Amino acid sequence: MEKQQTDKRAAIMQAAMELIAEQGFHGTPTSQIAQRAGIGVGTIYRYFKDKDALIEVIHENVHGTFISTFTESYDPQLPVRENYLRIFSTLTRLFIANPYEIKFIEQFYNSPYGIAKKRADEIECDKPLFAFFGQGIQQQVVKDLPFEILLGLSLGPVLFLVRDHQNGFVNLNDQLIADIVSASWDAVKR
Amino acid sequence: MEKQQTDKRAAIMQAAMELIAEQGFHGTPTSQIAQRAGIGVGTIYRYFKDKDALIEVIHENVHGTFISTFTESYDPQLPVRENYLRIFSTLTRLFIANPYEIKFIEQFYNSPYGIAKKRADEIECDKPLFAFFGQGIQQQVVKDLPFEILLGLSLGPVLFLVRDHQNGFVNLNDQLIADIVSASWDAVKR
DNA sequence: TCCTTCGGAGTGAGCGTTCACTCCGACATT
DNA sequence: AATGTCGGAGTGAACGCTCACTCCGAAGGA
Repeated sequence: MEKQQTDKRAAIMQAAMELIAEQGFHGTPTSQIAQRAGIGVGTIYRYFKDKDALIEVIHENVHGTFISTFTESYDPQLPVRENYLRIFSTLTRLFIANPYEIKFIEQFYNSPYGIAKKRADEIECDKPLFAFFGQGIQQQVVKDLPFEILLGLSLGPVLFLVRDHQNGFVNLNDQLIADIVSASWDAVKR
Repeated sequence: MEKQQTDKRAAIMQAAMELIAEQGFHGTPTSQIAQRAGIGVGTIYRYFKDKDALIEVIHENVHGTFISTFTESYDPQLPVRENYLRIFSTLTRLFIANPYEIKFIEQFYNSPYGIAKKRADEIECDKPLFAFFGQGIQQQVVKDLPFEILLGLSLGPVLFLVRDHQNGFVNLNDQLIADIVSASWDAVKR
């Protein structure tokens, strides 16, 4: 039925996302995806044109979730510093709470056909952040550096440390997250 | 002669490194490596047991180069801040000057069998940095945060922005590199 | 009975790896 | 100097295997 269809579709997407996050795109055969999703190999092709289309849809799904959660955490009314701490703490917790999703995205952007998408995606992500950092520069509370550099200074440590967290090198609790975001604010602030 | 042998070996390694950096490990068949190196497929197996061994040797080679260049840039005599600026500027320029090498390393660590190596490698890398940051904390010029966090705050932006540079999102000249390292010092310093 | 959905054996393409062979410079013999 | 012999680097067609993808019979609700 209708319900069944979406169930299987969702099961395929979930299984594929988890396996690709763990083993990479080329490391996960369709047979394995089918097995974890509890369906037959052929069923994958009832819902997705091919493997590329499957991971494309997964990517858009994950990407959409991240974007919306991010934009929700931005409040133009707040002072720049408070906004910064809010945005990047939320983002860090979001990443940590969704290990499969973030690993999948990394795998996707590292694969050859993800690189083209990356530019478009980042530009889309950038819109709200652009406005945010622009506001900070205008108010002279943020260093007058190119927007991409500010993004690197703020997002770079977060991504690096979330990856370390997921590999078991560190254990990021709320206190440490606050410390990290506060420290990276020192890098960005004037 | 002797010379010829090492030439071919080096040609195979160089070709494999470039192609894997561009297309990933699973995306580059041995036939393609042989073609770019200007040799026959079978010749690869005269110099390397199998494809995995080839990757392993390339990794050790690249890793060794990076490590030695890094340790050379560290001078325990200098004040902490000057050392920091020196180390991370040198590192950034090293990464930018060796785009294939850094992309290869990224591909390697993202592949399933690179993850095990990663921990050992990072611990090795960490030795001199551990001493360095420890010194900074002791002198109360660096924030009293876990070593891994300090590493993320300093190396995170560099890696993020070098990747952006190589993807054409930004153009890192010497001035910008100095700005980035100086800003990330603000994150790390007390 | 008909029709939609499903599944997994089957298919061909492409992969890493092998191995029987070629080729050529070095050396020994005359 | 000329000729014969040899060793080992170099080669690529062929092999076995795994993969993404197909296709047709089974299952079951209407």
